[in-house]
Amino acid sequence: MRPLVRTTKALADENRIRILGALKGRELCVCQIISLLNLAPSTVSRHLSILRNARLISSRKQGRWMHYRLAGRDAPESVAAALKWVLISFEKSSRRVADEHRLETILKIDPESLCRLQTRPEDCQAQRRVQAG
Amino acid sequence: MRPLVRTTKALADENRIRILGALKGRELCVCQIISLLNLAPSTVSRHLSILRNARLISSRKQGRWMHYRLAGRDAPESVAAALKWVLISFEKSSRRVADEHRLETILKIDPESLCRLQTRPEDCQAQRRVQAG
DNA sequence: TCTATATTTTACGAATTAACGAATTATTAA
DNA sequence: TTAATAATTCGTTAATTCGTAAAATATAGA
Repeated sequence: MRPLVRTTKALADENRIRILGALKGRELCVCQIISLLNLAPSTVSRHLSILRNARLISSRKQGRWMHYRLAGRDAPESVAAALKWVLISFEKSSRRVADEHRLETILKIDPESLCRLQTRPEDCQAQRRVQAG
Repeated sequence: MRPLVRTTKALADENRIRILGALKGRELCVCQIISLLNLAPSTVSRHLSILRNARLISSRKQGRWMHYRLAGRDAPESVAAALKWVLISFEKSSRRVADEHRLETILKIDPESLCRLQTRPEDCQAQRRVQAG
């Protein structure tokens, strides 16, 4: 696929835009993003790979955890410009504000117990409590 | 659909990006865009409605002809910024260069005979000649 | 009016995409 | 080693999107 179209296709999904918004100014591990979007881990992983393929984000592996962050100097000029545009445009939307609010809660939980919430069915109530904010 | 996602989805197709590139600095009627993309009129019309819906382009009806142009002051700030970004990013691609070259040929033909090329089967040879050059 | 024509809308098949669960991989801890 | 676990890949399904042809709409000219 042509690079420009790869960029626009990567941006053409609300959940992927939400991921970019959430990564603004910080790194997040996959389980934190899963918690935010409330989607299956496999779905989130695919979104992340699409964003990384488009060079909008980059990743860092630390033990079992994978940390994602916005692309920096590594991004091509056109991609960096797209990122800048989308972050500014998304910043004031109600969705972005709600996500940021929820992230405050998520960031208070240590990642390890967050991950357990996602795999253990018996903790679903607790997870729902987290999701509610 | 949320406005930002409507914008990114509108941009997530190469043919629609080509339309935006072709409209840079000039108005075009639908038959000229059909000639450029070499797609069915109905397909081109749909692409145009998606772009207009996203407010990336606007239109002007003159008799039977519909003229499209890039959005100007009428576009929301975020849309104008997207347009600026995509035009700059697309400008130097080989696809854009080829399209511009072909547009030179298309613009030499008066729109009326261009439209006839699209509907009259007996003129297919002539059309192919146009497409090749 | 009637006909021709530029464009749009509608209907539908083919291709793509987003979602999930199951299986797999890579790493840590027992 | 073996088990546990964070993340990814794979296979499937449902929804969306792109393309076309055919029908509808709107306008110009006879």
